[in-house]
Amino acid sequence: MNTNTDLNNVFKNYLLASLPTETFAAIESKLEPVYLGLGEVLYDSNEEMKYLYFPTTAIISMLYIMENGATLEVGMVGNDGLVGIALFMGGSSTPSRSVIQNKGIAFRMKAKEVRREFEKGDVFQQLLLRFTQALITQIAQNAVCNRLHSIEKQLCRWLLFSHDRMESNKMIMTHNFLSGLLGVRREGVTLTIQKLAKRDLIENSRGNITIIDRQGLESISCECYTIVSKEYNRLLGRGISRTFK
Amino acid sequence: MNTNTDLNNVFKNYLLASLPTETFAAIESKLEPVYLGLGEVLYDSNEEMKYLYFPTTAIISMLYIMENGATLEVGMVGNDGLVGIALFMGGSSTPSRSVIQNKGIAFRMKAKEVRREFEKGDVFQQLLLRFTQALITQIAQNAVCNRLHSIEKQLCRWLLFSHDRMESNKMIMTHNFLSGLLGVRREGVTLTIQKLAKRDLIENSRGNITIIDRQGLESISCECYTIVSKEYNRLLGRGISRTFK
DNA sequence: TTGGTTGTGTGTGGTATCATACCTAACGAT
DNA sequence: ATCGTTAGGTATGATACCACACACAACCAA
Repeated sequence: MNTNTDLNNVFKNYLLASLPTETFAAIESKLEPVYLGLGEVLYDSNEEMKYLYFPTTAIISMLYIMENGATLEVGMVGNDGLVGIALFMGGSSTPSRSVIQNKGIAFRMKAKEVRREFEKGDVFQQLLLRFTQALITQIAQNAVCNRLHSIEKQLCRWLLFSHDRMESNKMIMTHNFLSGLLGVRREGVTLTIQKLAKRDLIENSRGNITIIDRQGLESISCECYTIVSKEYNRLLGRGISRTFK
Repeated sequence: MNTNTDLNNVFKNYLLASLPTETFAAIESKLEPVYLGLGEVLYDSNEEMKYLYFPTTAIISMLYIMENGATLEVGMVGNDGLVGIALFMGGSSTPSRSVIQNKGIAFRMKAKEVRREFEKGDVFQQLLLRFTQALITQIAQNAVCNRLHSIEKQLCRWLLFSHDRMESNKMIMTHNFLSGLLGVRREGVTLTIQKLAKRDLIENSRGNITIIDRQGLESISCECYTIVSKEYNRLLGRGISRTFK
């Protein structure tokens, strides 16, 4: 794996970065970098998970898919965490589908190795559980946001949360893809994006969204972004959010 | 504690019931029955949890409360599980408030004892984590339901999920309380309940709702109820749902 | 260059849910 | 028995979002 670390630094993943030296040393040789392309399905609904993924530059969306084909993102994971909690929580699968929302690198670890390390019950376990707790907060707050807040507010929240997990200010993202994450119609996304662009908070060109004025987005976004970010900071100690460090 | 078991059987809680004899023996003396009254706050947002609760006849709602006072239930726990996952997941608190939605008994266990037993890393730990995984599914599916489904469908889902955790068909529940759980206006609840009552699926009198035709509710409810119930069965092995055994 | 595909802009009309307001019914306490 | 409080019924108008429909624009491949 050392031959690959130049490709991408494993410590760009905040969970891995916060492991004590000895703990990290124990798992280092088990981490394998993989490139994840936009739209790729990491694992599908109820599919057995074979790997745990620690994203660095990649961002993954956890989607629920309804019988009629409607979809909704329930959680987002990037360099702040890991994908595949069912591997150590039990059950080995979930009803959600994990899709690459932002192409990039992740480091993966085989299911068996994850379980072996987890069962030692040490720092590794504690960190994984703390992250899971943070993820639960994110999912719950998304539930709230879905019920109580306008598309505009939700879009701002989503942009901020993504931005925190990206290296640049520009993301490859179509209105259509985004509509599947927010669980609204494509037209609704188009109109809302136009509104934000008109206020010079973002720039929008075919297939791209660029964050221009982060503070402006924060001022429109609902409290949901703040609540989740603060809880991530509290539980994981290290600031991912560009707002709360 | 043996003097209290006649009051209420500890094995009415499915999690406790599914512990192997030896594991249960190790924690039995640490379980203390408590009566939980309607509307009581088990713990508030960001409050440190001192006990883990295993409900038997009580049902607890996990609520998120917004700055403007709006509330929304993100998860419900009764005899199927436990309340206070942050105790063993890490962080000792969550942004949610836990409120008694259905008065009754729960068995509680001190935080320190929970952690001690959890850290043994045995069946107790595995069961708690599996339950947490099931709870995550519930929260995520609620998020989906909030976005994609009508109040009517959601109310049916809620009634079915509650019913699975109750002993009788009658619940003490006002439209107002319910509106705070579903995150909609009281008037919306009133109208929807009237619709269901007109079709003889439920009976409604001041402060009470009685389930009359469960199958009828299932036929109206969205797929969300089914998905969550099946996942509970898969992860926790024992059927709580009155539909899927 | 052309033609197909994908992404975006826009319009018309429908509907679920909201906000506000007010009234009546049931119940509980004195 | 009465009065205050809480629960529930109903009506009016506003609005956010949806469903459908179609035009156009950017990009890609041959």
